[in-house]
Amino acid sequence: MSVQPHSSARPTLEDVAAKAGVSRATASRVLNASPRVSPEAHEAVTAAVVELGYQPNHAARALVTRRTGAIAVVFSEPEPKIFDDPHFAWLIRSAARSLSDVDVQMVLLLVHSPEDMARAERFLAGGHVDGALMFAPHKGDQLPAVARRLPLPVVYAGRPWGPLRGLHLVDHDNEGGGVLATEHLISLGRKRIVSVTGPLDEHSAMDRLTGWRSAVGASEADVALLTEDGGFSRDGGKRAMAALLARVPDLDAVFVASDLMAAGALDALREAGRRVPEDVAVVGFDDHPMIAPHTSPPLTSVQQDTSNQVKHMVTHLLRLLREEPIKARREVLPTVLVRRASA
Amino acid sequence: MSVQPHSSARPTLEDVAAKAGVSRATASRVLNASPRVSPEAHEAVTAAVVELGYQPNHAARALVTRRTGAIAVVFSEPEPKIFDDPHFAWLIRSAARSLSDVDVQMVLLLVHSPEDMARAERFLAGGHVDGALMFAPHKGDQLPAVARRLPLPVVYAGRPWGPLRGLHLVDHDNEGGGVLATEHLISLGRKRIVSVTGPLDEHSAMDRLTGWRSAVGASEADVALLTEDGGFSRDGGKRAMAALLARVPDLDAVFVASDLMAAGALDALREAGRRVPEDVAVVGFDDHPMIAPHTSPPLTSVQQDTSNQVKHMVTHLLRLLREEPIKARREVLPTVLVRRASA
DNA sequence: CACCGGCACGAGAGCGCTCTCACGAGGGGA
DNA sequence: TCCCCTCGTGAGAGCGCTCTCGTGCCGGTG
Repeated sequence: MSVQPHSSARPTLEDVAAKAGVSRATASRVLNASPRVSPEAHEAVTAAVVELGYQPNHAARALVTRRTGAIAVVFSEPEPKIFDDPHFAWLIRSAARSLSDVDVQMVLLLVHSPEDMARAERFLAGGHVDGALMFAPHKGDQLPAVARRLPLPVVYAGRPWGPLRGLHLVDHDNEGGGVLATEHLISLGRKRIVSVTGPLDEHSAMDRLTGWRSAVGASEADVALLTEDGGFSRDGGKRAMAALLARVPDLDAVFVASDLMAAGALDALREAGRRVPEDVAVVGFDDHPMIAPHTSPPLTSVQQDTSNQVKHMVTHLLRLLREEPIKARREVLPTVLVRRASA
Repeated sequence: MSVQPHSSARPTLEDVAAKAGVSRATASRVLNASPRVSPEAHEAVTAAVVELGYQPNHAARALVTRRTGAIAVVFSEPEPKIFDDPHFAWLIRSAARSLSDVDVQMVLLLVHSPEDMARAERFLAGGHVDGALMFAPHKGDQLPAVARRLPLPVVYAGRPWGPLRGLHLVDHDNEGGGVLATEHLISLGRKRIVSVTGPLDEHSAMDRLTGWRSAVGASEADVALLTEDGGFSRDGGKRAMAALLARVPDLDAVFVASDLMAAGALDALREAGRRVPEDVAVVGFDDHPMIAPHTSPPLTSVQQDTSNQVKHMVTHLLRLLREEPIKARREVLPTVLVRRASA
């Protein structure tokens, strides 16, 4: 019989406005929470939106606002790291959640090689995203330099290497955490406290070591004797622990700079016949929810709330995008000691 | 008020056309590789694009073509799985790479809970993406049902549960792989071949078991005696191997349905004092590049090329999006045995 | 009573692109 | 010679949204 104009098509703002008996402009005002709308109009539009199941057309909005509604999440990290370390999966998950909470699309960029870097730069320069969250902890990483010449707001996780001038970042108090962990071991009466460190080309690993060092009052020579790099991997942690055991047979406590390495360290201690915590007290770092509670014995660990960190990064970036005043370029989140059975 | 975000005035197609001395329509034709363009016009436009550093405005294009240029990658999987199993990181990486190769944005959706599912459904229904790649292997997963009522092209990895009618999927020949592995063990002269399976609420685990079963000619009772579920986790693999060792002391070979579990099984065998491959031959599954070559001894494994699978999924989905004729709704990729030291 | 400022709202102009359509030039068949 | 295709091209109409302006109405002020 008669033609149905928009029966199958997705409703547009025009349809909503018509149904609500207002103009498109007013409907738009309601959707964008403009204050200059009468309560009646507001209610009518809201009702029409619900009734029609209206969803704003993202492309049309992006076209006029010059905002894509998407941000890039960039990991610059050698490939094995990303796959070994559950920390990364956790970061990705946190980012996915934080961003979908605020209705922003996440575009994941994994940079393993120079070609990846070039591709990422092209993408970021292409105007596909409004901003970026960057994870580039390693010394010598090109990403910060690349990002610097892009007209794109960026928030870093932790301190990248190179000049910090003008950078926005959200870090954890790694040094404070190192102190916390070590002082806890001291308060337990431990006398010979060693440390398995992360790779020292990352500030976070460096800071944790600095925390341990200041708490035990270690000299340069002590550092060489009492610490070993475990590379932030499980196997590395095991190897480093074994090395320390060989070098410092009378050790009675160890601060391990990540839970994953701590899991490896526990393996090494077990194989060496040392009881935890009776013979050797162990404190990890991260309080990773998939690791710390599940080791045997459960791991005492310095908590850094990663999902909170990512949430802060997102909030910070959104504020940057809205050109709101920024309280501080750099945020440092606190770390807390979570006690379990290992120390 | 109206401050331009990146006021360095990105060139538009109009600018390109002006510089090339043609109309916007012709410039657009060149960019979209239309055949109806003279060589001279083509060259002039191409030169202008390069000179101006022109990048098409994605939003404007999306608005008129009604294509977002983005697709969703959805993982429906309990949370620990995603973080334990390097297979997932590998899948995510493969997807990220395959999609950026074809210049499509990837939106990652992780579904762990009913709320996540609702959120994902809303997102997918919201027209933010042109299609979706789905990883939902578990029995009882709601995702396929949700996807079915969405007007969105979807390609699955492996066979989801529930009716397959109308679904597009790219699977591996898991059963064939199981046969391959087991026949290899038989050809080695092994007589007592057991299997550590994956969770049998996944078709892939089921199929691998079926392959083993048909190769050894196992009865129902044999299955109960000679196989054990390792849950696709490393610890699970270790536990399952230990259980089999206790139940079938004279076993001389094992087919383990994933490399991660196989790594655990090797631990169990080592702890039990069995030499690999002398006492017990071990074949894994996945040929995971981060695991199989690095176990001791290196793992003989059935290769399933995950990145190839994802690439096929992407190709298939793009074909769906272009409404090109599809050869087959379901693709089954071959599996190959990769020999190393463990069998 | 005239005036003015504030407020809610509508008209309409784009944002940058694709795609339809119409048009002129050139070539081949009648 | 004329007609009709074909082919390359340009003009222009939107896609669905935001946002600036202008307008009419209200209450408060001089």
